Amino acid sequence: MTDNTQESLFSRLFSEPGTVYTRLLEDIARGVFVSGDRLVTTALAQRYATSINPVREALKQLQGEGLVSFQRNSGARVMHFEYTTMRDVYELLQLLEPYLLDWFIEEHTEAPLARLEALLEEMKALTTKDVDRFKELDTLFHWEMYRHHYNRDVVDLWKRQRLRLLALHANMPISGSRIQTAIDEHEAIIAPLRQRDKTAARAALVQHIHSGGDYWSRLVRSHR
Amino acid sequence: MTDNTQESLFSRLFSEPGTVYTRLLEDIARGVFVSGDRLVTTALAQRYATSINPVREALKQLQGEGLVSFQRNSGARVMHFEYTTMRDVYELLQLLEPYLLDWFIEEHTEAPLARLEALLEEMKALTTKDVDRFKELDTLFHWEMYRHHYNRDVVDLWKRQRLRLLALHANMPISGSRIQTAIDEHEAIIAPLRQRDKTAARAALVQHIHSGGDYWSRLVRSHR
DNA sequence: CAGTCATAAATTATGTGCAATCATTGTAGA
DNA sequence: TCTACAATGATTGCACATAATTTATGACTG
Repeated sequence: MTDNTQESLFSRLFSEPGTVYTRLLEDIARGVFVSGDRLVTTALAQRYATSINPVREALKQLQGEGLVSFQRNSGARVMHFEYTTMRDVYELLQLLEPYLLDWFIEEHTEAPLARLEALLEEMKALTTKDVDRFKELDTLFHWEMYRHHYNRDVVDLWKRQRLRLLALHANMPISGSRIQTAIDEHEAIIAPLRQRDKTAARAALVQHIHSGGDYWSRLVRSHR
Repeated sequence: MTDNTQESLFSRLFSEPGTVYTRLLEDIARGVFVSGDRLVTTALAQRYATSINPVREALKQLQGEGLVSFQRNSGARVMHFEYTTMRDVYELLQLLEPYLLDWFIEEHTEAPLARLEALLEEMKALTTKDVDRFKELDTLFHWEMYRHHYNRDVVDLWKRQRLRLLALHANMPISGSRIQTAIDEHEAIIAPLRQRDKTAARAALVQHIHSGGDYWSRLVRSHR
């Protein structure tokens, strides 16, 4: 039994939990606030038991990260996510992830591979109802591969895009078959990793991202 | 005679000039504040003739964009730029620019091509002393190709990375031979654009970015 | 005498409350 | 029904209080 279940996704991805910034990020990623929602400073100040200024600063930071948008004299909203947004994010991930993977293929030791397989095992053991946990595991799987990359800028960038994706998917269902496909795809990535077969691993990753983007975009269209 | 000289770089890249955010960005990109400099809120408030709060918010936004770093209870500093930072930025640009270029190759009309050539002409006409103007023209050249791309996220991302480069290079000289090489490389990009030869244009662009990264990294090392 | 450490003062960051401006909503009148 | 106007609510910017850090000063030690 691994202790993956004990640690939450956000405690791993963020160094300063409990801050207004992190809590807001969590609420957006979890779907408490969804695309287009107004983010009223006074209300948020109450929610996080603080005053207006810290809230404003967190919002500005999130604006810089592309998760919140401002309109002059009209306050902040959760960035408007629509079909094109998702396409944009997936296309960016399609650029970043193969690049990040390359380093991992060359430099990884045995330990992270074992962790990847532990994550995979937990995915397989999940019942289809633990959708949120599956999303977390999926994210952690990729995180495990990229987190030690030397290019911290790109790693942070990847993190942000991944969070936007989580926010986009927060209130959407996942079919059992999609989960199964994702598990298979992750397995198809691990296999060439062992042999440090760069082209095969890249191909599997590209396929995995493409497949994900495809699934969600179809889901978004049908949810209109 | 074109009127490129009349408009500044920043008025083209940013929609809201005059704000604290934009002015801070300009000052960082221009090298007024350099890598590691403390950004004291009270001093900035005086400089921009405003109070502390707007300054803090601009700093937080810039933190989100990766240009400013915060230390708890110790305020903000210009993000620490060193050799590895430059390498990271160039590697990211190497991912983004070919992607952005693809769209331009397929969709461009005659007008932007003409503007590219006008920019090129102005570069050629420059004396070697107008180093700042050359950097602006170089940026505007790429901007002209990418600015209409459908993926606004990536375009904004490119803009930020380009600004970080400007900040990194702000107080460094450019040799006359480097300017000439850059001009040649731009020409090598325009030629295949006309014929919508994607592979050739991409190759020329990749070469151009690589060449730039190479030049600056050597310069940084010798400036120790 | 030089260097280091501890202590004190000044400076700065952070958080709170408050006025003014702007946008939005609702209402009354044409 | 549409327009003009008033009232409400929120954003924005500002001044202040508190807490932390950085800097400066002086004493002590090798």
